[in-house]
Amino acid sequence: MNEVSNFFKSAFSIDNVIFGFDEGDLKVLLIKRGTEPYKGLWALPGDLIYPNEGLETAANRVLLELTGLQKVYLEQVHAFGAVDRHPLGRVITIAYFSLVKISDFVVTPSSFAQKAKWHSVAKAQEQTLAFDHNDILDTCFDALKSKVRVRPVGFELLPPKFTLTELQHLYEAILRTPLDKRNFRKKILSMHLLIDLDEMQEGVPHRPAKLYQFDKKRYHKFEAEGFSFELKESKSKDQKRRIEEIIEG
Amino acid sequence: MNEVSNFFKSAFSIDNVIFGFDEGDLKVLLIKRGTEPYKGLWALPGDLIYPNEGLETAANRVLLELTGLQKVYLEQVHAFGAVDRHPLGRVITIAYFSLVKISDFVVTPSSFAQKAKWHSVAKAQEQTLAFDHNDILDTCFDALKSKVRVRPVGFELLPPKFTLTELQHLYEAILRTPLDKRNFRKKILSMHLLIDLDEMQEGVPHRPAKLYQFDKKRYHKFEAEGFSFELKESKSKDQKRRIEEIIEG
DNA sequence: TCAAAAGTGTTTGGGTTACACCCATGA
DNA sequence: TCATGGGTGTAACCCAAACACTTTTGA
Repeated sequence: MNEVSNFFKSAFSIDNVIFGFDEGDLKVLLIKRGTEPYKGLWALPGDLIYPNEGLETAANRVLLELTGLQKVYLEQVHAFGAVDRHPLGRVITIAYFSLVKISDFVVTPSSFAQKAKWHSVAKAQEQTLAFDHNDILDTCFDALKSKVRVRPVGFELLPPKFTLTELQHLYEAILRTPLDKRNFRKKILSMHLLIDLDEMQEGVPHRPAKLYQFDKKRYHKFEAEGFSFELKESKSKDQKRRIEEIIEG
Repeated sequence: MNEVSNFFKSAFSIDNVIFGFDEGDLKVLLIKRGTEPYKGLWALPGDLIYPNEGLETAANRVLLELTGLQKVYLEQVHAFGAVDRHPLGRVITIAYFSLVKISDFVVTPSSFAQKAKWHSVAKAQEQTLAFDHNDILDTCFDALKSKVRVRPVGFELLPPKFTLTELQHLYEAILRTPLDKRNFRKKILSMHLLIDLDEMQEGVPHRPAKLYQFDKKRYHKFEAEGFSFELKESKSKDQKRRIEEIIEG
């Protein structure tokens, strides 16, 4: 064994922080570990990278195998490589996050039902996860928070038709701050990224809201030009309550 | 050889994009490759990661061995893992950038003088570099550009004493846009991140400028609280000329 | 006295914030 | 008729942008 081959004793993996949005709360998809190490703990979905496989391909594969979803938003965040992060050997992992529409889970793949489960992000952050997955989750959540201020990626998490209030709640869940309803609507509508569908919610026990659709064409123009989403925290007490409920769960 | 060991045929490396600032231009430190592959081409400094070495440790080691510098600004940017990125095998590399003060290079280490050289970033981006180092350089330059809008890391690139004009030229070189002199000064001074040294430039063939020092204490407060640097491009023609000179070199 | 860069204030406009009440629906 | 969330406008404020001339030094 020559000297260089000493460097070929390590493995790469990817871990994928899969975010979803449901019931007004930001969720992350976790898997219960059935084997050692960390048997019984929740972990991020991930896998070793095949020798002939690109990084993003591996991240998409993990997502596809677990959820059956393809072509979803995927972004590399950070590599984690502490020497002792994996008890069985040196494994450097590259963390990605994905944004999926929980509404797309019409059929639950069998591989999924067995051990994967959506968790509230806030609650997951408070539990002990396997490996260094708490670090990874925190880093990816922060990356999502930063991203959402700069690109309107939030739409990736919503069903095709949604109300402005749902959109606002999504932003509040990601930014973890209450937003002023009127200012939020003004700002969002002024971007002309939404198509008014001239449809209404049905069967809700209150005044039904208008439904909107995301305008992908305009979005791609924004992507090229740049974009800024900045709304400061609203100071009214009523609006803060929602957020505390979400965060403190 | 069992199945899992197939995954242990790859290697990790780090590459470090070392930025400096000199003569009003942003520079990057490149190494001329003396061996195949890509013999004779310029490349980013990098190395394989030792089995018992953390990622950041490896990046710092490369920096130390090359420049003799320690404790400089270092930030992980992105992992590059295209299957064919290295002709001799599967090597996934993790890219970092560092910010160094060229003024600290009082003694040039012997390892340095042999083959390392500062290049204008703009010119380096136009050349063909070894491996996928053009991608890596572009990505790291963009990361620096984004960072500088959010954190005042520019100071890491300047000597301990500097003038406001030098600082402005640094920002212009990184952002690749001309800035309005009066607005720039107002903005920077309003942050109270500079200590007025009550000293002047000497021996310059024009009115000497005041020298300032960076206020590290206040900076660390900003780091905790958050920070925003946003100045739009100035539209005056005089100020644009500088930038075109820099970019077109 | 000339060249070269330093230094300095004010006005204007656009965008963000704060804020409260009426409306439509189902139960 | 009540509870629940949907939906709307305006005034005050702040910050960013635009902009031109005087000053100081060395050559």
